[in-house]
Amino acid sequence: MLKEIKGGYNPHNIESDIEQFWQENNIYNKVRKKKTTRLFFFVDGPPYTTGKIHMGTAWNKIIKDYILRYKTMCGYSVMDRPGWDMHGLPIEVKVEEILNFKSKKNIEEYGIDRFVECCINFAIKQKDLMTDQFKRLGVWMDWENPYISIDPHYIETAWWTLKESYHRGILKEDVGVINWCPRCETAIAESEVEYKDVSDPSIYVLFPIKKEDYTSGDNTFILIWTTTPWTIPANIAIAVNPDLRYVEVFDKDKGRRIILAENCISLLGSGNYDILRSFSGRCLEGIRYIHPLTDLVQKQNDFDHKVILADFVTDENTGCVHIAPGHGEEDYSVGKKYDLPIFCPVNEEGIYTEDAGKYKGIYVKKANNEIIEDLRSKGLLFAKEMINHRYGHCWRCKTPVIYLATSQWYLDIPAVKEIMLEEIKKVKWYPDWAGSERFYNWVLNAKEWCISRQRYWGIPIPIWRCKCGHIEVIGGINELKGLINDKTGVTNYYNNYDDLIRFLHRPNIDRLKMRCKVCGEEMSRVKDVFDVWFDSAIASWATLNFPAEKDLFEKIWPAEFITEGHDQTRGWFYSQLGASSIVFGRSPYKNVLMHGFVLDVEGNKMSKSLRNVVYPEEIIAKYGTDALRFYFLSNTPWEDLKFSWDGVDSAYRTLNIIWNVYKFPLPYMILDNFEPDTSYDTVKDHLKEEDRWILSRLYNLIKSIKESLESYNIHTTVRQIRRFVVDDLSRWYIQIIRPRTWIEEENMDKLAAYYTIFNVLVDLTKVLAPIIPYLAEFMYQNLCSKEESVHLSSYPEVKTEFIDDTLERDMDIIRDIVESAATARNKSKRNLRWPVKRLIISSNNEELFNAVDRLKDILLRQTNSMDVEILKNEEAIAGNEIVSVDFSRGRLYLDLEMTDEIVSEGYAREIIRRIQQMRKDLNLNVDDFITVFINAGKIAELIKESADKIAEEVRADKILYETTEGADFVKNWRIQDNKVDIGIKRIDK
RNA sequence: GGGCUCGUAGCUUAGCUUGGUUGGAGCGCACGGCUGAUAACCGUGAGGUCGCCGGUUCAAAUCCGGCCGGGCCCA
Repeated sequence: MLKEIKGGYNPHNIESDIEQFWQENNIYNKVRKKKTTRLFFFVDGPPYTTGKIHMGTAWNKIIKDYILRYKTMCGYSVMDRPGWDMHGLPIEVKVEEILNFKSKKNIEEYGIDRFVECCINFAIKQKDLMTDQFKRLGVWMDWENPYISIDPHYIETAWWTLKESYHRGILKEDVGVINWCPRCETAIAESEVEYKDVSDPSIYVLFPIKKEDYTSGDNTFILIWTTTPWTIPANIAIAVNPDLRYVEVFDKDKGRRIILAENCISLLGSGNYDILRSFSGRCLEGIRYIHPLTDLVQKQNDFDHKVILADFVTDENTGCVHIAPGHGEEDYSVGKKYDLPIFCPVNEEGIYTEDAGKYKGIYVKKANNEIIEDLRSKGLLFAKEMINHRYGHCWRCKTPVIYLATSQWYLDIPAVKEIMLEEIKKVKWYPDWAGSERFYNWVLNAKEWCISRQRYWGIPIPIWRCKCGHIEVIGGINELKGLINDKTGVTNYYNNYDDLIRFLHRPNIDRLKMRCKVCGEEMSRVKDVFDVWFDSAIASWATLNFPAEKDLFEKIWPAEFITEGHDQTRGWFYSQLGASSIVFGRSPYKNVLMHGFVLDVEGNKMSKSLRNVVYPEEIIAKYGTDALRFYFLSNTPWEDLKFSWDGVDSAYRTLNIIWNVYKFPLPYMILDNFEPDTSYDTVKDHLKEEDRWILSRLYNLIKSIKESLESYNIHTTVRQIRRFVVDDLSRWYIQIIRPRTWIEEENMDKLAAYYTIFNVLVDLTKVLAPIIPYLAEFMYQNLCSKEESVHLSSYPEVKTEFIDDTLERDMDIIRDIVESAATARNKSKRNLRWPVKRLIISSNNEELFNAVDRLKDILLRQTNSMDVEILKNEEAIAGNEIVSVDFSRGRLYLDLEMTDEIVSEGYAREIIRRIQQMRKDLNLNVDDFITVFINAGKIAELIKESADKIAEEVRADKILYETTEGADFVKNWRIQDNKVDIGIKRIDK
């Protein structure tokens, strides 16, 4: 049963009522239980459990929700399991802050078990907080059953994946140079490095050449430049570019020769120099030199030092680059090429070891000055200044990172790179350049993936190692149970989920030992945990609980669809593809929508320091969830969204128009007991052209939405709906059918209008349902009882038999004419209430003739003209009573001549309008009857001519003249310079 | 510094692939009108160096090159 709706659009009431309705009636579960055979395998990119969602995560989940709700309505069984990324350094650092810890030692003293317990509880709490925030966005996912990276089965999947990688020869242990945080004492990923401007020494150092290697003889130096003096104790080589020009200059004042790049001579300043000769860098290869600190770092005596060639060297500074393979990425790789020793006299806390000789025990960054002074005292410091440059810091604790050579576990991504590149081409990317350009270029440069971290809160790397060098990679819990020495504790843990989580984390897992198959000695687990990127990399098969359960995986993997922000190119898109290429040899996803970032109104990133951060809940508090969703979804997904309050406000106003469009027909349909089940056959012969037109528009809209969503053009769907509602429904169709809804008696014209608007509204709620689920549900609940919820209904079909493109074009022409007629009326100050005698169109456009012919009634009514004429030749007409205006298909004239009929009609309408206003002032119901009193003086006779019409329009049982005595409510009006008193009185029935 | 990308009225944008009538539209704004959806609706108007510079061309928002600014990622 339809209910009348009072008042304006109030999202807060609607949204809380609907939320309650969904809860009480268990709608989400009913939607998910719908029987269907078509599967849609979606994988949620797991957000990190920071505890607070932001605009980006909100947009992300709302995009997902639109697609998932849409696919559900299209008859798919949707995999909508959300995921959570719950391990890793960010949480460790948070917990360290809470516990007021300074370093790893505090954790060890506190007890790893207690620390990890804190991390578990913290992560779960954060996850729960964020779950509530996502629910408030109206996002329907399986919140009760998410995949979480701390889950024992999830961990098992990670283990299995590593073991597979090992068997395929992709897992490697290697000494490598990586970013290292000396405070967190762990390897950190490049993504965990935050670059900040800092001031560092910039020094030029003379490295003495061994004279037997260089014909110029004694007292010759190569000039190098560095901003990290602390790496000089680890120097092994000097790199020059083979193709650059270098020069040897003679410093006459000091009697020494200096070698540097030709383009860098200016740095020598205005001293007394002669250029002795010039040669290519290639000529320098192999020349040996003496390490400048040999006497202070005795270990350096064990190494040969020589000049090597490297393409990455540029002719900036000196063109000669100091190489310390233990302290730099490029240094390391060029060192490997030349088979240089990886000398790294620095420990995990960033302190020099025994090997650093004199500097032993000093924190590297603090040794800079001492080293500079030592160089100076040896006369090898050519120059020293300070420089501002960008330097990496640990994003969590802000400590400057250093490069360190350590032994780590790697996945050999270059070994599967060809597969990855081929697979990228098979995936459909939206937009295309996300895959073909950005991601492809990224993968092209992919390097080995360091997956080990020397921390506590993560999936333990399942590698056990023996002193003899043998290792075992464990692929699952049962396998582990079979191999460990002491099995007593395991069984207990195994029976309780919570216990099992703890059992599979540090430190419990570290206590498990096993017997070496090779030598019989005891094996221990390597202490490392996984890089968290590995956690999420396996999400698409871990969420299916593969390999423990194989059936579902074989049926639906890989994922049909994923969508994440463009930062995930090097993140989740990459980690997933890498891991999947290793173990399955193919991409884990088929369609990827890459979306943008939410920026501030100026297009700058939102950040606390800029104080431009807005949170989703602020918008919901002001405008409601639907407005936020409508706003987000109307932005081009792959472009950044510049957040503006005006934008949300305008989305809100659109929802208000939807509300009004929905509200408008209800009172009339209720009065007439309109039957929602009214069949098409009943009304089909009574549909008017405007009805056919709006139905054609509706089905064209639905058709276009479906096509757009095929390529994830979600913004165009929202914009098209907006245009349909505002332009077609609100401004045109409803304006046209208003008189039909006011007809008193039973009438097929009226029923046809009801039928049309009703069915348009019902289908509108369905296309709106995935976008603004609350308002759509509210509307649907009142309109339709076919399904318990709009979200249980099917997406509307495109009824192509209703699509009539010619009619739509004709209507466009009519709207064009009506608009021009309005302009002409405005020009001549002829109010729309007063008919015009003739509307004359001068045109030579064949389409226009047809349109006017077909839609003449609408044209006459909407322009309030008594007649329309068409002039096919270009003759112009003129006269006092004629007003004209040009429009796109010709020229339009209004014949303003007054006739008795027009005057009578005009006054009648003036009177009607005022009585309606008064009814409204009295707050009468639309169906209340009244008695009307009119004291109209000079124009009384004119009005009497239209008495019947007036009475009918305003629901008057009779009209009394001359006096307003006896009325409840009287107003004195002035109509075209005539005084008219009008009174009305409500009749009780 | 490199890769990718965005840059059209105050805001959101169409047009750009396949160059060619005065670059369209909606919102907002100003003024006027309407008033049985009224926080809706109609009309008029103001508002654009199509980021900047250069090139190709008879002709460039559109094609090409360079630069500036924003974003993501990398160095």
